[in-house]
Amino acid sequence: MASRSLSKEPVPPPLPTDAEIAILAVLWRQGASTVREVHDALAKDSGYTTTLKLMQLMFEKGLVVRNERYRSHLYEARAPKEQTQRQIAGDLLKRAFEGSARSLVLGALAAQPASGKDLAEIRTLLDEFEKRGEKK
Amino acid sequence: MASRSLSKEPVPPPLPTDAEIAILAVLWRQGASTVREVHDALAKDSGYTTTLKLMQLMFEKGLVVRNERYRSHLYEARAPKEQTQRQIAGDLLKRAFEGSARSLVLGALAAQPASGKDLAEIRTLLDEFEKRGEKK
DNA sequence: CGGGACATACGAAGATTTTCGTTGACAAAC
DNA sequence: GTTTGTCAACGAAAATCTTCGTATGTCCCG
Repeated sequence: MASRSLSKEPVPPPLPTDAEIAILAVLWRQGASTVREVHDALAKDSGYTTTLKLMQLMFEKGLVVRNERYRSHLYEARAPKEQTQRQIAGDLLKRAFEGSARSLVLGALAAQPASGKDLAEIRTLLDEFEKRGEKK
Repeated sequence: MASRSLSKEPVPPPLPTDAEIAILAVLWRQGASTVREVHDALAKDSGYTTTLKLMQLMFEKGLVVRNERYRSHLYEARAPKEQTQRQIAGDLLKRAFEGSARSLVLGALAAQPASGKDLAEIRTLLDEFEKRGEKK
């Protein structure tokens, strides 16, 4: 049978593991970065080659893209931050919160109280969702 | 040196792994259950002894308690659901959302649109947090 | 040219998590 | 009392995730 090798998109990118999320977080914060820059930003006690290997694996998995034009390759998150965060949140929602966004919000706010400003922003978000939901 | 064995609380219970979360979810839903009951509720293709072993490990870790009075032991989540969910949400918040509850809420709502009723409930939550936060 | 500093690649060890096979205990049914 | 079914308890394999050691290449400087 056909090997399906030539399709446009490799595969739906898998959920990142914990170490991979830590790396993505750095890339989200700093934008395109070298392994060295990511490793330095990671306040970890593991060695440089560990970070390198992880990022190579992430590249193979399609979690990041890289520009090899320079001596030190430049890595970047492949999917926009929001999309990956949505995927992660959705996965957790399903597995640990019975699909109840309410529970997740409650848990998040209880874990880390938000500022009044944040709360206001969240209200704005709710308004938008309400509107979107009521459409039609 | 002293082994610290006799202190009141064994240890802060560790964050549950993925498979453990799945089991906790069942216990949250069904209350005290036998391994058999949990295993049946888990729509998994793994064997019974896998579930058994996991629950035994969870017992050793202090994630669940059990009543051995019956032939089939009865397992229950040790910590209240809300506490564990808060722990999980807080961990994720820190690792993947830059500590921004706003981002997590956005991700959750985007992943699984909430009903108008849910949104209203969330607003109520926000009000409570606002009050609590403004104190002093 | 010959280091030294720093980069990628990659195999494989280590750790952790998940799965399973086997054993022995117990009880109800035959 | 023997068979049958279900259970807990392990030990250890299997799978996954993380870490590291080492080889090798390149650039820059002296």
